[in-house]
Amino acid sequence: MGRQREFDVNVALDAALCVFWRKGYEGASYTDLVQATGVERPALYSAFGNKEALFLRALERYYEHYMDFIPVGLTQPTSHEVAEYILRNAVELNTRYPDHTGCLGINGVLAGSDDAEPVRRALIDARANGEALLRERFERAQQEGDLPPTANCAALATYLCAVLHGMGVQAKAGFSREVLNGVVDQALSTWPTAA
Amino acid sequence: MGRQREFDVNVALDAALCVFWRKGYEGASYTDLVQATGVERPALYSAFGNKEALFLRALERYYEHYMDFIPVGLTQPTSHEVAEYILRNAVELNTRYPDHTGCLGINGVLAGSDDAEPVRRALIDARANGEALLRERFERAQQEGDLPPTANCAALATYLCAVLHGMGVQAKAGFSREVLNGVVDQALSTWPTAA
DNA sequence: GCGGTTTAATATCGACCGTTATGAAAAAAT
DNA sequence: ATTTTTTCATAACGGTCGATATTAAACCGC
Repeated sequence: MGRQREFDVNVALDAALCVFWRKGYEGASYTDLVQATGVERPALYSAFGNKEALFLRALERYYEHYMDFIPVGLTQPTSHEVAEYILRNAVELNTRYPDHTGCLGINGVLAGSDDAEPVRRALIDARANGEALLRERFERAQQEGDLPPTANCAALATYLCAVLHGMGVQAKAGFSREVLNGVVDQALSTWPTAA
Repeated sequence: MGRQREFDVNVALDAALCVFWRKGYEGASYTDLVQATGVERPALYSAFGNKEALFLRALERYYEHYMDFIPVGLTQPTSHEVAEYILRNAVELNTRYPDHTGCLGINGVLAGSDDAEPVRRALIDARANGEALLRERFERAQQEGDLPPTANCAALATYLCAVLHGMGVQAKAGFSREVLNGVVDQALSTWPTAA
């Protein structure tokens, strides 16, 4: 009984998911969501509740539809293969869609409104500057024989920054100093050695 | 000539820096900034310009006063020592202040308003869930002899997640698939092997 | 076809956002 | 002492935020 819905809830949810993926939770406004889904504002409230509930539904769907490589990866025969499977698939997912790069689980709180774009760029530039300093230092180390000639200095610098940024995310989530130093131990465990 | 300032610009900047550190750029409102600095709103505008300029000033000060271990780290004798010095100091900085953990350069766009706290917690919980799955899988690998008995499975899972999160930050910044796969290569080269 | 129920669409709510007039207060210059 | 200049503090600006009241339209059972 009653009037039937004129839109598909799952289609609308997928559209909302992409908005959150690109703009984050707070950066996605209802104006954005209405435009992306083609569903009027009160209909979104009727179907999903409030914004927080809509995001949580989108996050749930994200894990089911996009992070499905995680359970598959866990079934790989060795721990090294588990890690590689998950890492490679994460890279692929992070770069699959040009208009919403990265991961919803990170972007959800990393992205923001369009107004904040200059600040995001400033932070990206600052990080790139630090990464360049590291790369130059490692190139010097290579010339000095401290790093083998086969070492990829740029990749090494990017890797180190990835660990730094990842620890930043974890620290914001409340990880202790001891746990993070365990991450450092592992990251350094097989640093390339001189020939 | 004219009336003299009743507040110290650098003191106010430090207070604003801490607000941005905890709440991020968009999450920090002028109401927050006024309360933390003890400086009225128009005075902040008069002294720093608008919010974006204030944040950039705070970011500049952050690099000078808190990220000063970077240039020091770059002077370490070997690349391994460079990496370790920077990583350890980053961990220390990320966990130094209980009320604004993490890194301003990441939090600046990772944090948000207090209203979004439930969503941040949901994302933290989801990541913790994935990390737990990895840890359990690695513990199984250890029992199967795939990982050496000395391996720290929990640290290994946290490390893997740090790389994943770090790559998420980099992907959002526009890093290419090729570059990120270089990060994966390096991350896997440190993987422990069976005894 | 008629009453009851659910949805659709417009228009709007109060709250907060970043930003800024406005006029009083204070310090330097004449 | 008066003028000029800058800062301070209250108050308010337009705009956007998430969330709804309201009314018309579409579907169901009877």
